[in-house]
Amino acid sequence: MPGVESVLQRLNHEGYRLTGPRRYVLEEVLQRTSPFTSAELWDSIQQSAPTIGRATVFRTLELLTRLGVVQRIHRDAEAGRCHAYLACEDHHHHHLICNSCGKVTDFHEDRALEALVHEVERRTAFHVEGHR
Amino acid sequence: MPGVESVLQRLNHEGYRLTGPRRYVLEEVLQRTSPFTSAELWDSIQQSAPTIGRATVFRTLELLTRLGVVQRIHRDAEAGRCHAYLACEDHHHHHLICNSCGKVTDFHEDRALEALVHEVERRTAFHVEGHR
DNA sequence: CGGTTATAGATACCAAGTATCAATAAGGCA
DNA sequence: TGCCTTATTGATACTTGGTATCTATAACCG
Repeated sequence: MPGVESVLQRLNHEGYRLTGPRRYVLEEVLQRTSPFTSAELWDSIQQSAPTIGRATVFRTLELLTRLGVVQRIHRDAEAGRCHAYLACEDHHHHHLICNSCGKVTDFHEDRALEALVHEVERRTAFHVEGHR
Repeated sequence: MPGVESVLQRLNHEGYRLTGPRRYVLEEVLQRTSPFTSAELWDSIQQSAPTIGRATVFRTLELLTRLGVVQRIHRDAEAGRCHAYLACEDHHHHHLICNSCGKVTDFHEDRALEALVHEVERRTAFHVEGHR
């Protein structure tokens, strides 16, 4: 997980302003080690920093997603509630998410996975750019 | 893709009533060979059978999902619009979905994938029940 | 320290999907 | 065949996740 400071530096470097709300949301996000919903994040921010607006939370979440600091994950849930967010590690890897408690474990790139990607490419007309 | 009749038989067998709207939505769904959104389905049903209500379309979609006749797939899209539905083949297999045109190709179970699942189970505390 | 301009908060909006409820129509049975 | 029960329907209101818009504010640059 990248530290708060390094992300702030990166934001600054890419021309984004380092504002209070941004810092605050970023800190909240980076503290979390398991997937969270926008509603959970918003609730806890509203309690600890009630002046920050809902739109700002979503905007920051989107910015951080674009930067790769968080990842949006999809899951089966009733109603629309299928999104969760997760603070990313620095390197490409895969998540295993427990069906019952939601706990996340990483699974790092390995031979079996590479073999699978090659197999897919060999047997279909697809070039695999990414996977989930 | 299971035929309309066989699904109807199954519905009947499981105690569901064979109603006009159900038949109609089912036919619409089974005609589609690539992923469609609820909005697309609803639009086309509304044009061809304007008396069928929106709720019924969603209810039928949910019923068919529970029965495994359609599958809900998740994809990255702006706004909430991340769901699509896809009529399922009868056997377990995997979908490759093209980033640019949305076309779907199947990838059948094979050694590389099995190896990956075993590798995951060997190297983590997880038992893999399913994957996407 | 002052001027630009990105960003903030408020608010209204939108789309996907669900809950509710009275009216209807399947299917079992006489 | 026709009636009765009850699942299902359509209409409508609501909820939730997320976005657009607009004015006020506050970063950053000179």
